Amino acid sequence: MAPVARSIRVIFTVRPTVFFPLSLSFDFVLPEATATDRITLFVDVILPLPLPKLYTYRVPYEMNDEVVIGGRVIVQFGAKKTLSCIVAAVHETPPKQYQAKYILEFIDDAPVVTQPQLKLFRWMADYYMCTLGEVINAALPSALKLSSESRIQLHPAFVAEENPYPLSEQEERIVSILASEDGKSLTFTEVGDLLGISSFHKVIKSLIQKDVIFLFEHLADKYTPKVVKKVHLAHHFVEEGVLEELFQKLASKPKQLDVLMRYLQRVPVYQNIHANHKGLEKAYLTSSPHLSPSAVNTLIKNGVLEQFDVIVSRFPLEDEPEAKLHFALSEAQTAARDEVLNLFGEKDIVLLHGVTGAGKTEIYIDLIRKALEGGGQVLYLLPEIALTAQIVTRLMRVFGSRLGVYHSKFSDNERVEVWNGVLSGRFQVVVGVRSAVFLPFDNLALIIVDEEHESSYKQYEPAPRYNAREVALMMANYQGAKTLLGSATPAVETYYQTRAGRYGLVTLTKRFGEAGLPEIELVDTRKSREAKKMHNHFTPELLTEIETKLSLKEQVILFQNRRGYSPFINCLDCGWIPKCKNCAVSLSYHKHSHELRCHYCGYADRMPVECPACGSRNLKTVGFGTEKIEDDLKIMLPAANVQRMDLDTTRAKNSYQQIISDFEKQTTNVLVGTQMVTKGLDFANVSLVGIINADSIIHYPDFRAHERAFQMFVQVSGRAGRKGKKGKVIIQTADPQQVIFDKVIRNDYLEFYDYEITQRREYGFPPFMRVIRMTVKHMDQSLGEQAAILLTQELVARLGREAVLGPEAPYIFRIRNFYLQEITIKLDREHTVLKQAKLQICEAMNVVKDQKEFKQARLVADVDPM
DNA sequence: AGCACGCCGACT
DNA sequence: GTCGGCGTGCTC
Repeated sequence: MAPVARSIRVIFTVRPTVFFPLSLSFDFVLPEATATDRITLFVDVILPLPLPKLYTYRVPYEMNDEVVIGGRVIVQFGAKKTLSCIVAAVHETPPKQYQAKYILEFIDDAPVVTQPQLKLFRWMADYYMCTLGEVINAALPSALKLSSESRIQLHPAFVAEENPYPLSEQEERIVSILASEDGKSLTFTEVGDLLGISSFHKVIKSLIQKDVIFLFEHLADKYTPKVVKKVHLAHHFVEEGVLEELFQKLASKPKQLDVLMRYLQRVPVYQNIHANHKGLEKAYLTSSPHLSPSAVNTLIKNGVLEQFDVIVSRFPLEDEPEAKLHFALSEAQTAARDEVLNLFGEKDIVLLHGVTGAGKTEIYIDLIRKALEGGGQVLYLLPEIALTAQIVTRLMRVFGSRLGVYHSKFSDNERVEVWNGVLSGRFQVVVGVRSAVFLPFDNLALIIVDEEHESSYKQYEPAPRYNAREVALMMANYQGAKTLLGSATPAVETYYQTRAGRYGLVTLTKRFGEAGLPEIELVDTRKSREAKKMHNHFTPELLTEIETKLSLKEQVILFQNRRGYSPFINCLDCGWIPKCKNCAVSLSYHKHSHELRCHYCGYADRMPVECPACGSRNLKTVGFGTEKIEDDLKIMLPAANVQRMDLDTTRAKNSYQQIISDFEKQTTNVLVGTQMVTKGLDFANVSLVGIINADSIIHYPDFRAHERAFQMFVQVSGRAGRKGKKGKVIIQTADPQQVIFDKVIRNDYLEFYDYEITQRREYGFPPFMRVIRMTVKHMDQSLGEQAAILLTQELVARLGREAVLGPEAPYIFRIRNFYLQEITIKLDREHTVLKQAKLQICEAMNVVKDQKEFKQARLVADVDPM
C-alpha cells in the first residue's frame, strides 16, 4: 500500500505553561501486560543530513507494532529541529553512551524505501564516499521529506488588558496581527517581512519572555494531492417531471439554460440516473467559449448545481490505446533482439552497440514488453536531453498508463506520485533520467541504460557524486535483473568489459530503413582564414552547403560548444578584459540580455558602453558562442528561420519542448545549439550538420578529451540524414590532421577504441586503473594550497607515491570565491584494494580536517570522475 | 545542515 | 562597559 499523506502535524516544543498536563500526577495503572513482558525496541534512522552515522531512537512501547523498516518517522534532532527520517534498522540494543530519545510519530504504515533500495543506498554511500543522509537526500523527492518550521502564536493566557509588560511598537504590531484571528500563527520570515527588518529574533525573544507568545514547531507534508472541482445536478432534480419544472423556471434565463443543456448533453441523466453522481468537471463548463462562467456560479448559488472536490492523479489513467502501437522489427532488429535475449542467458549485462539511427528504441520496447510479461518491473534510463515528448508519447502508446515518467522538470508533487505509483505497482515501467535509479523498485527484471556513455549520468554537485549507470548495474545485481546498455559510441570502459567477456555484446552496423550513414567532410578553417575567405566563423564550404540545403527545403543543425555571444570582450585601447569577481574566468558577453555573465557562478553585470578602465568606446567581442552564430546567420541568410537551443533559451519549463516541436514542424530551418543538439534528437528532414569549431572540443586537458570529442562528433553527425536520406556533415577545424577525425569520418568506433585503449593502458587510466579525484577548496589561496600539500602527503604515506598525482591548480583555479587544488589518485581496480584505499583516503582527509588551520578547507572526493 | 555556545571588534 | 559578529562543535 502506498503511504498515506497526512496533511498537518503540530508538535509543541515549548508547552504553554498554563496547560501543565495534569496527567503527570502519578497514576501507575499498567495495562494487562507486566513490565517484564515489554520489549523495548530501538531504531537506527537515516537523517536527511550529511552525517557520517545513523542515529538511534527509542520506540514508544505502544508503538512497537507500527515500526516499519523503510518507513518514515518523525524525531526530534537537536534542541529545536523536528525532522522526518527513514528507519534503516530495528533492534533491541539500547545505546550505551547516551539516552535515546523517543520517536515522536510514525508516518507510514508501509515502506517508502524498499529493502533492496536500502542495501543499494548503503553501497552508494560506501562506494562514492559520502554519507547515507546525502544519498537519501538525493533519492527522496523533497515532498517526502518533512522538516519543521518554527511558528509563533499568541499565548493562550495572554489578555491584552492585563498584560503587565509594556510593549514596543513592533511588538504591538505583531500582537495585533496574531490577535486578528483566533489561533493565527506566523513563521519567523513572515514576522521579518511584516516588520521590514531581518533581525526579528530579538523581538520574538522579548515577546516570549513577556509570556505574550509561544513558539511551536510546525511540520507539514509538502505533498498536496491534485484536486479537481466538479459539479453535478442537485439530487432532487434527477427525477422525471422535476427537471421539466426546472426548465420552465429557467425559461427566462437563457445563459443558465445553456449551461444546463450542456451539462445534460455530457451527463446523460435521463438514460442513467447514476451518471449524475460522478458529475462533470466544473472547468469544462466555465471555460467553454459559448457558456457564461457566471451563469455556472449562479446555478451553484441557487442550488441547482452542486460543487464538490475530487482528488485525482496527476497521471490520469487513460483509456488504454484501442489499437496498441504495433510495429514490426526489421530483420536486423529481430536478430539483435534475439541475440540480446540469448546472451542474457549467460550474462547479466549486455551492451547493444548500434550506429546512430539503427533503431535501438524498437528493440528496447520489445524487450520491455517481454520483461513485463514475465511479471517484473522495468527501468528505462535516458539522459536528460533525450527524454523528450517524442519518446514519451511513443512509449505511452505501447505501455499506456503502466508507464511512469521521471524527469527533472517535473514538479515535486508529480515525483511523489511516480514514487508512490512504483510502490503500489501501478507503474511497472518507468522511463526517467539519472535520479530515476532511486525509485522504490523491488522486483526489477530489466534495466535499460540508453546512451550509456553520456556524462550526464554522472552527478558532480552535490554529493552523492554517483554515476547512474553504475548504480543501475548494482541495483540490477541486487534484484537479479538484467541490464542492457545501449550506445552508438560506448564508453571505453564499457566496451572494454565486453572484450574482457564480462558483458555480452550485440552490434548493429546498419541504419534502420535504407538510410546510409552521413558523408563527413573536414574543412580547414586556417586555410580559409589565410585566403581571407571566412564569413565570420563560416567557411565558404559550410555556408554554401547551408544555402543549398535550405533551397531544397531541408533542415540544418549547427553545433557550437559554447553559449553566449562571445567568451569575453576586450578594450582595444587599454586591453581591459572583464573578469568575474568570484571566479578566475572572463565574463561571457550575452548580446540578447546586454549582459556580461559568468558561466560558473551566475554573476551578471550590464554590458558597459565604455571601458571602465580608460573610458574608450572601442570594446570588441572576442571568440564566439551560439548566440553569435545565430546572429551572423540571420544577417547572412535573412530568409532562413534560425532558432537557438542552449541553456539560455531552454530555461523556461516548456521552451525546450517548443523549440523541438518548431523544428519538427519545420517552422524553423536552422537549429544552432550546444551539446543539447547532439543527443538523441531524431528529425527526418535534417540533411546537414555543421560543427563550427571542432578544435575547442578536442583540446582539453583531460584523459577523456578524445573520447568525448569522438562521441560528440559521431553523435551530432548521427542527426544528419534519416529516413532514407543521406546526410552530410561538415566539420570545421584548424587542424584536419588530428588522428581522431580519421576515425570519425569512417565512423569507425572499433578503430577509435583500439587507439584509445592503448593510450589508457600505457598511461594507466580507466578501465585499467580506477581514478578518485580529490578537490581541496578554500577561500584563502595559500591555506588551500597548504591543505592540499598536507592531504597529498597523507595520501602518499598511505597509498604510495605512484598512486598520487598533484596537487595542482585546475585551469579555472577559482570558482565562487573558492580556490581549487586537485589531486588525482589512481588505484588498482581490485575490490578489496579499492575498499581499503577509500578507508585510507578518509583517514588522510581526517588528518587534514583535524588540523586547526585547515578547518575552513572543504575536501571533496569524486570517485570515477568524468 | 541548523543551531547553540564561545571569544574578539564598534558602539549605546 | 555591552551587543553582536561569526568560528567551532554537536546533534541519538
